[in-house]
Amino acid sequence: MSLRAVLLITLQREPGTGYDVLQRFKAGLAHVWQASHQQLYRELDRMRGDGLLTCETVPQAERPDRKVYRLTEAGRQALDGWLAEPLAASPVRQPLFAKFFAWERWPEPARRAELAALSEQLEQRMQTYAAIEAEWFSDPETLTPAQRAPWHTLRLGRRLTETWLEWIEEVME
Amino acid sequence: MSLRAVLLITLQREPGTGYDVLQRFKAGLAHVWQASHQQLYRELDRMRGDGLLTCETVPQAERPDRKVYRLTEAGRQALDGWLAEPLAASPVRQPLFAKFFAWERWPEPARRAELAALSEQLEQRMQTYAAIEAEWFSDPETLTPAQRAPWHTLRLGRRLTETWLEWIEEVME
DNA sequence: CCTTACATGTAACAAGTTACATGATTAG
DNA sequence: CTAATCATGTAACTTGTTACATGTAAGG
Repeated sequence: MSLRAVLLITLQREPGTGYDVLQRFKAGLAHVWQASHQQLYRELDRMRGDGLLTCETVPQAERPDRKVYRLTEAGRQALDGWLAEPLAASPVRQPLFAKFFAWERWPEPARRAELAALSEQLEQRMQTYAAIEAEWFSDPETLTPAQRAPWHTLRLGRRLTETWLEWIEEVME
Repeated sequence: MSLRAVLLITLQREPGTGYDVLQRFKAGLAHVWQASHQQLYRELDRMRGDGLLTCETVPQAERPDRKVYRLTEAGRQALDGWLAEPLAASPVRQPLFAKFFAWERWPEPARRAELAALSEQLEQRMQTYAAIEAEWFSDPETLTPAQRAPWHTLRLGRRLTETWLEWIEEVME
């Protein structure tokens, strides 16, 4: 259901195609959601079938037609329903932690390589956060409450990532 | 693959049944992995089919037979292979963050309820951590390196949860 | 009497990944 | 010449969830 809800939110803000949604995931929503194009196209089609979206085909010269999706009234209601009820706890799955439980069998160089690679990924994530912040929330003073809300999510993302990075430093000894 | 790897690790430490593994997930591995019994039974049977595990059926009086799984040489190699290569980055999926992007449509009472419920879940997780620590890592001084490794994972779990809790406090204003 | 622990499974479904496929335009 | 951007999809597979199904024994 969560993917559906995320699509409802992004399309409610502005109608668009599967491709558009993918671009938004990469731009301002990189710390919120990611999905492959196949998943999007399939889900959008299903949601249309379920009456949550309408689809308007816009023909284009020399490119595939754009299929612009837009919320229906049922879509808006589904979104409100989803917002109204609290999310289920997310399942715990930390494959990295599992490796720590196999410490004896985990060769020292592999351990270092693992943590180094992770560290790099996290640093890159920090840069993504910085880019999003610069692009969308450059002036926190002037934000309306509705704009400040998504900005909070960025701050948490940053802090969690920092916590990870500090921990890696420590574990590296 | 990760579930397989987690099973290889837990069964390598000590052979056991699907039921046993489930208990271990609940006891010392609650912050590492969780899975339903259906998933475990299915996966264990597949791993046996793939030659990673052997299965010894231990008949019991007045209870279903125990199926005790044990790593084969191929299983040990599969585990070593998994340990050797760095994990892929985990996909970003934060349905809570998505809700923040629909701030205008998200009623105030629902927002409070959501954060309160999450806060409670996190507090409960902190208690789980404390219980695991008391049970398995009560005396950090005497830990061998191999025992200290999994202890580190607990510390990170605790710190990440604390970061979440602090953030919720702040967002609540 | 009711719940928890013990111990296993089948079946259907939902969600996510990977590989393959097409085809023009623009920028380096 | 190569890669990226635009724009869509099919098919097969893996992973995870939910519902249903069975049956004893011990403890409160």
